[in-house]
Amino acid sequence: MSEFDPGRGEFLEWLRESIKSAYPGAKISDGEISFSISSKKSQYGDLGSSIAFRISSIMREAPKAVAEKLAENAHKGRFISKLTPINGYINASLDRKEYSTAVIGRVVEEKEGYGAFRPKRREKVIVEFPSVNPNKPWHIGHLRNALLGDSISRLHEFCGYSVEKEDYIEELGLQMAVILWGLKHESKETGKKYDQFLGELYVKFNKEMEEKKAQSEVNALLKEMETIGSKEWDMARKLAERCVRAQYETAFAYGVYHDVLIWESDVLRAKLLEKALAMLEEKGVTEKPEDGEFKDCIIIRPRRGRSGPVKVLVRSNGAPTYVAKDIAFHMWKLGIIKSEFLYKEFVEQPNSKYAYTTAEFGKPMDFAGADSAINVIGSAQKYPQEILKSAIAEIGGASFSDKIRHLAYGEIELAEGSLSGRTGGWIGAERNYTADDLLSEMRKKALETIKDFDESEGRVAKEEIARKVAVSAIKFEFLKVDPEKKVVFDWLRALNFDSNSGPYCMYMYARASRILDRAGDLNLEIKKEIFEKLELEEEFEVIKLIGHAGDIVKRAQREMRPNVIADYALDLSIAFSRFYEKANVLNSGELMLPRILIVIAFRQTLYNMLWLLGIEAIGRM
RNA sequence: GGGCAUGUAGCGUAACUUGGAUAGCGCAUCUGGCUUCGGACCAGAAGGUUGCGGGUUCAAAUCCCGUCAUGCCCGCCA
Repeated sequence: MSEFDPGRGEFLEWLRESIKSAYPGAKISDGEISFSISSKKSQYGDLGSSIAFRISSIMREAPKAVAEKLAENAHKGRFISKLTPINGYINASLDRKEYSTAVIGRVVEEKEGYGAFRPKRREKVIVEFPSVNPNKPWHIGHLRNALLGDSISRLHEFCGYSVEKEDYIEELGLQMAVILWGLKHESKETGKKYDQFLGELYVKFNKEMEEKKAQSEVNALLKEMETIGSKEWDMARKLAERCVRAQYETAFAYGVYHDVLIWESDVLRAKLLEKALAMLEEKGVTEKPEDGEFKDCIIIRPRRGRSGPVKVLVRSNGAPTYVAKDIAFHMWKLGIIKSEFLYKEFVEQPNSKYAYTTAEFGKPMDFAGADSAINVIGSAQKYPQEILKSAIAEIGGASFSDKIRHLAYGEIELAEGSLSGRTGGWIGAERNYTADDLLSEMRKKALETIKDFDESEGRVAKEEIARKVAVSAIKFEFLKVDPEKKVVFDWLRALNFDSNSGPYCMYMYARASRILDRAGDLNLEIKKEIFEKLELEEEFEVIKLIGHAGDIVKRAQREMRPNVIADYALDLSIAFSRFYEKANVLNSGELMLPRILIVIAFRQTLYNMLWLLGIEAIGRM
């Protein structure tokens, strides 16, 4: 097991050898040793291990004696200068000169790749998000989904995965049917952004439909819509495409991009479901009861060892359920079934890459066929996702049991009620709870904050900076909390740039950039003698934190938790801020060179971490 | 009723997966610091029975059992 942090790696190695020679009988795994190491408390040295307590209980010896015995083993390493047993703990002090040289050297060498770990094989992962219905604007709940999806994609890309970002567009659903129904008697446009316009129409039509008890008319329309090539089928797709283009303006404003959009109508046309059902039946995964409660349906039972109700895949009237479509879709994603989808360019994104879309006419392309899939979906859908996973495992075999990962996030709530799309909960009294309104409010706020900005650089530059600051504030705010936790949205809190925020991190980045601008060209050859004179705790705290980057990234990627990165970016920024106050880099004589190197390494590491959150660090703000 | 989450100072959040030294951080409150590489900053103070009760352990926010509160899921809806 190779640890990313050189000091930690060496400590682990030494502990392993010491245990082997002092307690050959103790069965302690590398994992246990590794987990026993912590690095929080600097008054006890730079690293500490509690492994002696473990050994103590196995070998029936006092922890204190165990730690002392382990410490007798001589240490001949580069990074650790001292090992001290204290009350059963073993503490290690780092050789600051050696450690600084190694860590900073590595950052300078790896640059924008610093903090990544390299896998043996390049795996392909499909990340699906946010798959919003194409008849409303993104509200702040959809935004959380999109930002999580974007960050998870970045984390995987950073860690050597080939990432395909997909957006599934379901334009043949009930909500679109309601809109088509309403448009029959009202069709004037208001000039609003199209997704906003459709969203408001939907809320209105939905209410009218309930009042007029027109459900059967809508159901008839729904059926027409699902008929390949019908007038309603075409119309639904047209309205939806226009709406998705409007939604993507929002996505682009936030710097969120996709590789391919998959449309429900194209999935139907490609007969993905039929292929999937045939294979499921052939493998005996599904059943078709001849009598009883589910007569004439196609059903699936929970896998052995799991409990839960029977799930219907095809209704007795022949109509497939959502779960069935989802199973087919994921069989395609993972290459279990193939399809002859055709693709064409949908839109050129500001990152200068095209988002492609499935289409009736186009060319074949190499999408899907991934090693694994991540679905960013609210935690309310945990059960259907379980069914999906279990169905895929049954059809694909044991190795498929963990190929689908559900990134389940807590929904966003409003203090005053629900965010439901059906009732229009996203429509607020003064401003809507949409991703667009959030961004525009945040930009106003950011513009106020930077009003002292040097106007000579022009209004455009100022507004562009305000936009980036606003985006960073929103992204950091949304990503810093554990995805699993629900969020109660509150305008007052959202608009507050406290020092636990994206702008705070960006500010530290800008300060670091300013120092480097002013320093000009220097000979920055990294030799350990350079670090000899450093003596401030604040200096070494920054370097130690920089050394943790790889372990942090690995954890965030494995656990699919961008908040781990946000937390780390903040710690890094705070440590830098303290260093900045204490050490006047440009006026520090012979200490200037090593301090400049700290600034360079800090700036690069912070840049990389903010990139993982989708935040663009800029040199001036 | 069954299942899944969550509960940490006034508020928000970290540490829980892998038990370890004084539960980390921010907002708000109070006290200090600009002849300064950018004050969107920093230093300090105050604020905690980690929902409650039991258990395991040398050691529990963390593991186990019970309990309370809140949210979500349990349809031939999506």
